[in-house]
Amino acid sequence: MKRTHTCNQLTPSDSGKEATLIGWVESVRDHGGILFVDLRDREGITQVVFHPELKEIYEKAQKLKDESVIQVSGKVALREEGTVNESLPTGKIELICSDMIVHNLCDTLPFPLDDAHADKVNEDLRLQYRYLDLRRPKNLNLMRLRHKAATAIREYLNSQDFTEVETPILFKSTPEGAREFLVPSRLNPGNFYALNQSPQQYKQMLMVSGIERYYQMAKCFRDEDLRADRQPEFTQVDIEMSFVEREDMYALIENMLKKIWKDVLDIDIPTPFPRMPYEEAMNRYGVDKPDTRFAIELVDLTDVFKDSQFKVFAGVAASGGAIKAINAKGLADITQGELKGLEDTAKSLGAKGLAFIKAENGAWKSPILKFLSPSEQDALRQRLNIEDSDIVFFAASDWEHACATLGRIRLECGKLLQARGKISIPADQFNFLWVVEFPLMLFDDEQGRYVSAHHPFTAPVEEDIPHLDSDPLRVRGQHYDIVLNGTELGGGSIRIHQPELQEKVFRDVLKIPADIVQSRFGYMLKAFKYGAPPHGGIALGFDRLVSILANRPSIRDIIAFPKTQKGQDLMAQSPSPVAEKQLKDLFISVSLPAEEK
RNA sequence: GGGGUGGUAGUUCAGUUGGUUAGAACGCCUGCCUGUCACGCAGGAGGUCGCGAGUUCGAGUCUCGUCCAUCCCGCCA
Repeated sequence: MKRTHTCNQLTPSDSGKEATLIGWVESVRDHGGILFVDLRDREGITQVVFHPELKEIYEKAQKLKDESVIQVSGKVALREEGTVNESLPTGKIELICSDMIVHNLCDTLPFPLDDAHADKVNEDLRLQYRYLDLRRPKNLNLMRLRHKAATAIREYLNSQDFTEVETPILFKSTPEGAREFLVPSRLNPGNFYALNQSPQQYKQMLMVSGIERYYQMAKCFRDEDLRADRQPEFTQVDIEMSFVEREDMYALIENMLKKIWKDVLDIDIPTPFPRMPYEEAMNRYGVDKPDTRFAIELVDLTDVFKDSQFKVFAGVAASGGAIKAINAKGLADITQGELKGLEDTAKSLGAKGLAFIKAENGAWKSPILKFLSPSEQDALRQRLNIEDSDIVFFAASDWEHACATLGRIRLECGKLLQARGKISIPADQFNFLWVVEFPLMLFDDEQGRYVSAHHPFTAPVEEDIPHLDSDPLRVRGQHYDIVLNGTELGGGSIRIHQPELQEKVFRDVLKIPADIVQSRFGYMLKAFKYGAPPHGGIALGFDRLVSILANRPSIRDIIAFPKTQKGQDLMAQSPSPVAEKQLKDLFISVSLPAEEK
């Protein structure tokens, strides 16, 4: 080893000893007759002192630039009284340099690396020099936190007799899911692999193999538009177990998350987590991933307006829709601009507007007040507990849209109330929640047929199976989502393991033509005929999980080399054009729209 | 595919109703300085105002287009 100690190791008890440190120059302070260098490695910082008596070394030190890599040897010395740096763990000592090797003299940096400045630097520049941005201790620590979380997961699952198995990344195209990355096959001209969106089918085949308990830190790929919490390649904690029921999965994941939070944040999270049926989540929070950290809830008013003079609401009620409302307590001081913002949000979700009632100075103000009879007003006051300085928002539409609109308004109101200090959400509050009993099927108006709410391998709730033919929308799936503070951490289900039932779902409910079922899922159906055990599993978004643990808003922060919103790696500059010969070998020809040349 | 925000020195930003030579801080270069730790002091260099058109006597500033980044909607079985 080139070094005897790391940069946070030396203490006063080492004074008088010889030591060798190696690391990056954090700063150079040249005082003419004495020169200080703060030397940094991943563990910490130690001050190195250069005296002009050693002329050659001193002059070399004068030429050092920030972020150069140097190796220094010398005696450890106690700092004199008055020169101790209390804010530095090694601030009681310093290394008196007697020898120095400059391993790499750093060029002028493209941007400053101190946090105060670097945090504000444009992200595209930082991504172009990701290795520099990552060198900042706080970013390096994010990588180490990610590793810690991964370690906790592996340790836990290993302790529960799981086997980690790697499944292929080159899979086949499954067009019913997300958009895929295609990979041409040189050996099979005209044929393509698709990068796997998830190891779903492979892990179910592993269950048929009898591995019983499988997991994988699985790289997955989706060619969809990016977001702050979405990258084209991402990591899932992918789990599948045989001979289990839903409760077994809940317990497993609860204990795993408990260990992660303990190991990474030293926080004890209470288990078991609450469970909430999908319908209840929608009715109370207007979303299938409720943030239960603040109390505002949706209230159903459909019956109140059934015979109302207010025709908009009465009409919705008469046509089988729902009228919902929330009371944002204490938000009557909302500004015009904020109100406009909420209206725009409602409109972007398909609502025609956003009706509201403001209670201020003992009176109600509202564009719809004149339509409301005294008894209706009384009902509102009671059901919504309307008091002075409250504001109530309404949504009237079909049940799902009314819930979804107010669900979003609810979150926005939460932010506004938080900004006003009227509600507070502690940073260390973690409200885990299982959302369960999702509908198995949705009706896709565009396609005019039923589609799986999640994926077609999800098992129906036993007692609902008789409705598969008569009323598919009524069938609940054995699906579960794990939700944390309004974020979906992951989801899974008990799977279908009987070939007859799986075939029935494909054929009778999803109405997928037999030949397509055969080409896409034929091998699965066949496998299910050769001793498929009952099984189920889950996949957790690992990047999202880590970004929550690290309290970072963007998953780019906790991915070593993330891509931009256009899916580019600004450092390596990918994707990029390829040589004509490469395309020829793959039997690919590229035809771009004319204006792009 | 749609909407919002941003792009001026290496970096972060300012730049007035359109008007002389586009400024500041940090960084960089040169010199001085023996106890600093965001060292200090003096001096200096550094600009395709993202790109392209247009309006105008005159554009960093106004208009249109375009590129890049970012946030959101759609999308993400």
